[in-house]
Amino acid sequence: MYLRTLNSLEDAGTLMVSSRELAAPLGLNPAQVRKDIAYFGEFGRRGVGYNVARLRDHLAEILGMKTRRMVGIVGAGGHLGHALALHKGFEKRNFKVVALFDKDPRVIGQVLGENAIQHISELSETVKRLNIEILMLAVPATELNSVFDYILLSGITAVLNFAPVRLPSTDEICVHNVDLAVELEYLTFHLDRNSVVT
Amino acid sequence: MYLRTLNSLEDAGTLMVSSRELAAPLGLNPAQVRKDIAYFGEFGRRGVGYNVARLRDHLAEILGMKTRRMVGIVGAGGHLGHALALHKGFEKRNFKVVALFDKDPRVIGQVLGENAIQHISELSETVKRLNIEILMLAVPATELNSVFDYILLSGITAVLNFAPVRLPSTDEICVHNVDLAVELEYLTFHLDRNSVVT
DNA sequence: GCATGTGAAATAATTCACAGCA
DNA sequence: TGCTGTGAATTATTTCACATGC
Repeated sequence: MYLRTLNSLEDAGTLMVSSRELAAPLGLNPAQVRKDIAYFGEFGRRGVGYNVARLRDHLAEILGMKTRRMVGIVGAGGHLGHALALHKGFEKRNFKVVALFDKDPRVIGQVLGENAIQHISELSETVKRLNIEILMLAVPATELNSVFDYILLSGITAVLNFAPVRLPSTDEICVHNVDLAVELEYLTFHLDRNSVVT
Repeated sequence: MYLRTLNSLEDAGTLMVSSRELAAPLGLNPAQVRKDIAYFGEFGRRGVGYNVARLRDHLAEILGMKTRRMVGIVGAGGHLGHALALHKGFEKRNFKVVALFDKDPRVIGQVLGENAIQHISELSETVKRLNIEILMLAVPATELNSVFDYILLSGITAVLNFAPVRLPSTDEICVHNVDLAVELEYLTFHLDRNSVVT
């Protein structure tokens, strides 16, 4: 969030920014912003604030956004996988989608953007060959078990899971779960209360 | 999360469940589960546990999942909007996609599932006519401003925002931001540290 | 005996408030 | 004077531990 705010400040030609200015658009307390930034080092100048470009670069470095990451999509034959495969926004954030996988023989060979869908059985080989570091899991909850063995065997260490089932992180694999259904339920809960939940 | 766990327990034929059994698959502390549930009333029986079906029903009621909610998708002409429009999973969670909107004249009239894409200028009228309560925003960050006025004027109170820009909640409108880029950055941060982040 | 519900205790996160420096 | 960096104070969350009831 900080990185994105700094990027748009830079685009707007802002050179310096204070913790208060950084906090406001994100709905945060200025002290919170200072604590967060100071955690990684002393990037600000007292009485002045933070240099936008410098802080931006530091955060990009810290987040690992300076190195290009190879990404694979599992379940590319489905609606969500399809959308992810064609999404243009990953490129400028230094993520490159280099392989697509699916279990369904009917979609194998289908070309989405720069890549053709491969069978999931090729996952392990392709991950190693193309140096894929992150897998996006866009399969139905019911199919999770049938593809999870392939994922474990591939040796991948980072998984972004879109299936509405909580995949636990282990020592070998860091899973991050994105649950669209939960987000909707949150909104519904709000609707019944007629109050702003933030 | 509780609701989903209870649903699969019910599917498996389980009648009663303890806070420990509910906590384990979610990676929570049993006391946490009890506190969360007890917040809404006394649903358990001491020495026995919780009745799966009864607790499931109570939580569904509390979350507002028992009433059917009408949903509209803004930006249905894009990849993500397309995927959301065709997604089958909303139906069984009691959400019904009843209208699709886009700004681009070239996609107006295109049929996705049961609905044809309308121009965003029809938003306000359609929201009222079809009792739409929730809007999913699947537009690029750059297009947000041009559609946001329509959204405010439509009188909608719940918005699920997929654009990588934080839309603040106000008294009039409850916004929930889903940021796929942030999720990816989280994974990247992990990759550089070679440690499990949970 | 066993598991809930809940005060009390322990942890964690956030905010305050101010010393230190430009 | 203005804004950072950070201990101290505050507030919130999580966990413990046990009385209570089946």
